This record gives sequence, C-alpha cells and structure tokens, in this order.
Amino acid sequence: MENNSVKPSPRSSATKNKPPRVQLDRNNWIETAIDVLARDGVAGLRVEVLAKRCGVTKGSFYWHFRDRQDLLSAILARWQEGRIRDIEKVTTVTPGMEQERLHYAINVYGANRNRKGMQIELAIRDWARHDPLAAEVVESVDLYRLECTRRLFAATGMADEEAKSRSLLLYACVFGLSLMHYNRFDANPESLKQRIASYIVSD
Amino acid sequence: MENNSVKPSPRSSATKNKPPRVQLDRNNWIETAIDVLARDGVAGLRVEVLAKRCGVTKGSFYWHFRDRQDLLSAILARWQEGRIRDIEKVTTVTPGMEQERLHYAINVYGANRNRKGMQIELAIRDWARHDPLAAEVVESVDLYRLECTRRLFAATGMADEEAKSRSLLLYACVFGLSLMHYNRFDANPESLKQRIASYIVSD
DNA sequence: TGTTTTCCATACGCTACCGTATGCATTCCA
DNA sequence: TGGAATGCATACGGTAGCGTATGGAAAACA
Repeated sequence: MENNSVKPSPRSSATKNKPPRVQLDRNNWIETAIDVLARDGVAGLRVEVLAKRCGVTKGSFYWHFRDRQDLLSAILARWQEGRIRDIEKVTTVTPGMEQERLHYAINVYGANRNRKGMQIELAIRDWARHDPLAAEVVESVDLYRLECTRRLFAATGMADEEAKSRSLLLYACVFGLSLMHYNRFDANPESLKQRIASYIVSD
Repeated sequence: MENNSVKPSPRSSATKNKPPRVQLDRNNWIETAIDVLARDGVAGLRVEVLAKRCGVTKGSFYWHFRDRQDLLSAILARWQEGRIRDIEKVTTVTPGMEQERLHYAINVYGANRNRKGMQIELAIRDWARHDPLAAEVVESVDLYRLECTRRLFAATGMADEEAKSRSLLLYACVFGLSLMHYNRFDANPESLKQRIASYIVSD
C-alpha cells in the first residue's frame, strides 16, 4: 500500500533508532499460528495471512517450515505437550483435596480468562473431524485427561466404573457447555454452571 | 476431460432411454449441501464442488441462488425448522413418562444411526463460532431445546433451578460426548454412556 | 406452431492461496 | 575484512474458488 520503493526499514517497529532485527524462529511462527487458529480455525491458517500478521512475507515462512503441513503438525505437537503438562499440574493434589481439585478443574475450563484456551480446544476438535493426525492427537489428550480425573474420582472412594463414567461426564460437559449458547436461558448462568459442577463431582 | 464436443447428454444417468431431465430445485441443492456440510464442514461447501456433486455446473446454482451466502442462509433456516419440529416431537409425552422420554432423547443423540445428524450439528456449531447468523440460529435452537427438556424435568417434580441446570447438563453432555474420542478409555463405552444418562436424569 | 420462460453450459475476469526460484542484506566467522 | 551462512523479499507459475455474461436447449404456453 504505502510502500515507498526506497525500502526504508523492514518490519517497521514504532521506535525509530532500534533496527528491530527481530529474527523470527519456529517458535514465534507457531505461537502466532495458534493465535490465528483460536480465532479463525484451521481453515483460517493461511501461510500468507500468517506472514502478514508476523510482519514478514512468506519467504520467511518457507525458510522455517517445509510447507503448511509442517506448521500444522508442529501446532498439534505443541498443543499435545501443553495439554498433558497442564492436566498433570491440575490433577496433582494432596490426598483429601480431590473434590476441591475436581471443582477447580471444571472451573478452569469454564473460566472467561481461559477463553482463548477453549477456542483453541474447539478449533482443534473440529480440525480432528477431518484430519487423522489431529484426531490421533485429540484422542491421546482425551485418554490422558480422562485417566487423570478418573484417578481423582477414584481417590474419593468411588467404584471404578463410577469414577470412569464421571470422569467422562466431566469433560463432555465442559466441552459441551462451551459449544452452547445458553446465556439467555437463565438470568444467572453462573449459578447453573455451579449446580452442574456439583452433579458432576457428586457432592 | 473426456468431453466430446458433440454434447451427448447432460447429467449422464446410467439408464439410457430415460432422458433424465431431473430439473433441480432449491430443495435438492439444499439437501445435497447439508450432506456436504456434514462431511466437510462449512468450509467445504463450495459452489463448484456442490454442482459437480449434483451432476450439473454452477450455472445451475446461480439460477437457484443469488450467491453462496443465499445457500448458507437457506441451510441455516432449514436446520432451525427441522430441529424445532424434532425436539417438539421428542419431548411431547403422556404424563408420567417424562423420565423415559428424557432417556430416549439422550439416546437418540448418541445413537449411531443419528451419526449424520450429529455431524451436521457439530459443523453448524463450529460455523457459529465465526458467523453471526449461524450463532443466532444456534442460540435460538439451544433455547428452544433447553426449554423443552426443562419442562420434562420440571414435570418429574423437580425444583425449577434444578430442572434448568439438568436440562443444560443434558445437552452439554450430549454434544460434548460427540466431540470426544473415548472409545479406548473403557472396554464398554456404551455402559459408560448409560451411567452418564442416569446421572443426568437423576434416577 | 411460434414465442416465452425455465434451467443449465460455457467462457471469462478476478482474487486468494500454495509452493518454488532467486536475489539481497545482514550476521557470523575465520 | 572477505567469504559463507542465515533470514527474508520478490517474482513467478499454478490451482481453486466466486460471481457474471451470454447462449442454447427443453418445456410451457398461447
């Protein structure tokens, strides 16, 4: 648009005397890509769109990645690691505090401050409906999470089958709620969510 | 490709002596489009792809529809009507059978024979994450469904707040389960689902 | 039977992408 | 300090998709 052909300074960085020379690496690309994924889904993850958002051209992209699929695979791998580290942290608990921990886990997913995380989650799950690799990653994350919360339920003295079904109920409900538009169903949606959490944890 | 310029017979229809002359109308287009939507999501809903699947060219499409958005709006309208008629049928019940009806509703969504319906549901919900019109339709369907099952819960003698929260729990869980990949979590996933249904209906 | 309407094919211009090739500037390093 | 490696820009060919324009065949109608 307003490109004077004198080529003044690439990736104009507000401040003037600092020649930015930011030098993107794979990490920067992946993080920006996950941002775009959260907002526009995997269909919106276009190489040239991403490049513009990074302030460079796709020449840079193809330096760091073999092709678009290379980026997509990297995104999945990073998400998988992150979710597994996260669920381990959330479900690690001192004995006796299992129910509180379960409530905490439920609230974390539903919290507004975690909105972006849920957007990523939904985008990847939709992605998994068409892509075998994404499906595989989602399945492994699901199994890991289900097992972690199953242990929490079991630690509260629940029979194994009940612990399993409640663990599944927990995640189904958390993801399902984030798919629905129920703000006008009740004057106080938060109170509904708290009730639901109680049904799930069974207290 | 193998198009002899003699223009032998449009929309070759296996049988020879029947000049097909099928004459597509808006309805045919919409139904085919919903098929594609279920399989490939709204991103896969391309005019020329659809035309090929209908055995015509896009010249026909732009006869029946103003543009692509015209088709998309028609799909949403049809889905909305269908879901509202459906939920009314499912939740109409003779007094005293409310719990059975709730179990039936849960099982209908999870049933394998309804797989396509759930694929459409998920595709439209993902669509709604980026499109205001789709979001509006999903919200109205959600509110209608939530109210219908709320009435069922209330008819079993439940307090109003509990009926509301269980109604929300029901749908969240149904949609959430269809998002997850838990077949390898337990040797008998069906049994898990039945347990979960019991938690929801509270019997 | 001639005319109008309906429904579709074909051809076109345009944009958004992907991936490659190549060149240029900066940085690293001997 | 000069040459190699790094990181990116630019230009190019190719595909897919949208929407338009136009023509033509079949059907409906008069």
